[in-house]
Amino acid sequence: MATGRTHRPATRSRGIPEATVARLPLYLRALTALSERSVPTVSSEELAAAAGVNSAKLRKDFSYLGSYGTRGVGYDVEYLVYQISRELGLTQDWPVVIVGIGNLGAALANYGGFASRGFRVAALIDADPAMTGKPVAGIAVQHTDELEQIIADNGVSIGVIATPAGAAQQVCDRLVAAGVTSILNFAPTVLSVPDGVDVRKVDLSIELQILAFHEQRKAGEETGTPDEAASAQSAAPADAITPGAAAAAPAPLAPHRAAPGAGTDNGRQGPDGDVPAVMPA
Amino acid sequence: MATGRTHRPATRSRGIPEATVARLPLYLRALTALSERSVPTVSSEELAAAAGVNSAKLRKDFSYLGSYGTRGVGYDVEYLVYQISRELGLTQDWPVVIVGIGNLGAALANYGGFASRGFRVAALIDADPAMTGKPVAGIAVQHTDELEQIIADNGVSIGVIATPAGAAQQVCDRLVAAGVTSILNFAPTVLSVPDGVDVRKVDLSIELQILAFHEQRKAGEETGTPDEAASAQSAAPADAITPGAAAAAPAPLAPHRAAPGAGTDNGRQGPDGDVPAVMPA
DNA sequence: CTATGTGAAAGCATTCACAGCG
DNA sequence: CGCTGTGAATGCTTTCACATAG
Repeated sequence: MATGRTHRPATRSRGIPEATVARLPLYLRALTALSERSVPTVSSEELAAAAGVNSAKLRKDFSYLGSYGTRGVGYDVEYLVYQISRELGLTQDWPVVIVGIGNLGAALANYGGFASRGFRVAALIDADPAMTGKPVAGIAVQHTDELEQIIADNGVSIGVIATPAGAAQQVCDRLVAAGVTSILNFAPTVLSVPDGVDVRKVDLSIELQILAFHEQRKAGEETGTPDEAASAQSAAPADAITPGAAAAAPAPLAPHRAAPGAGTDNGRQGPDGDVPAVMPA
Repeated sequence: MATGRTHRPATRSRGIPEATVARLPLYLRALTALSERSVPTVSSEELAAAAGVNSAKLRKDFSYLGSYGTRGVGYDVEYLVYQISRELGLTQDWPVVIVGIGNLGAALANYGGFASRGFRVAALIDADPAMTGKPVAGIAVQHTDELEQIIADNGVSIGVIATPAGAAQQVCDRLVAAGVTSILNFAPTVLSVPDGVDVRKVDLSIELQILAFHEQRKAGEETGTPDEAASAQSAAPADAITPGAAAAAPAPLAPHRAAPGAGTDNGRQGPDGDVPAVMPA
């Protein structure tokens, strides 16, 4: 784990702000669609609408790439597709490995959008010997023992981790040791990686929780209390997910502000169970 | 589509900054792990490390929730778990529907972390009649025709879209019309929703593209040119993914700055193929 | 006269650093 | 005396609004 740095790409990225980089794929997608419909040019306004951002932002983003538009006209679709692709490094082929061929890993392997943008699934790797040799998405699954060899043979620098949480760090360490420098992590764990390695994570559960937060606020406003709402609208049947461990509403260490709002809801809290899809075992 | 507002939650969220909200699930996960190990208290430093953020950020985040810590000691794990759960609205049960039971949809249905945090899969919906009645993750798939009824019967306010891109907007419109106000979108499309509806998206391809961008930069630095790099290191065999449409390096509309760096790489560009996993058809 | 490109202003988020509570 | 909670400083991102190229 060395310096123990975690997450977030190296931040500064040669001029182009991170926020802009994150939107380039969006623009590219919109442009690709236009390209397919043989639309020759777009205005910042139109393209922005198609990408779901506002035009000022889009123009500012593009300004970091250079002056690729034509005043009074707009942007040349084909040319922009090319420029953004190049900027993103999609004009080259990126072999990736997927580690952990459970439900999710298999879905990822089958995912069309993967291959369509310069990413090639070079190998599928799983720790379960029973999986070895089985074809998934037309590729034979290989055993974890081969990991280092596969990385080296294929010049893989991007790895996708779709293992259970418990195995993720270990897999990550091996990937990194074998030369992988970018990791897309689907396991619900924080990965420690040395400097120079980028990790991006995708966590379904987190996304849902963020939605739930806003959803709760909506419900709260609706019910009246337009402010410190939190009025636990117990519309849904209060069947706790799992009656496990920690009982309801634990008492604070010190008598801080007592839990506001309509108190005693059920202190839901299940055993972590954090595992992306089915386990490879 | 009404006002045609798109993406990003309603922004302002009653005091708590959006960035903080997005980190609460992370803290919760770390805390839950501690709770399972029966750790009674944590310092901001320890918890921050476990969640992969720095301690100052964590303390600032928690300060928005209230003063839940004890100076000189730290935070009470159980109490914090409860407070954050409540803040996120996880003390109640959230029924969700998953629309589009292809590869990805099925993986999502099987995803353990789903149910473990207050989210209950109320129904699986697919447009393919051949899927109807089939059990996936122990739940019988229902046909799209039933969508409105299912939403109403179960009081669903959160929907997950895992259909092909082409069907996503239509499904989204139906979900919204039926009363869904939060959507987690896995289809690679920008969804238009009326105000008051939150959309969060998860796009594998986008994440990989962001990684590729940074990866390319790394490769560039390595090879010398520490600045406007873009020196297309053609290590991998230049087998274009799909030799489709648009030829190589289209010419700019006007003679702007000619494409810098080692010019003529292959103008990769396949038929969109944007489909998350297998299609329900 | 239209739509880009961009300084300058405003708004958020992160980090610093330290006062002050237990 | 350690560790939280938080103003103040810094840095990023978004938005505004307009000069300017075509």
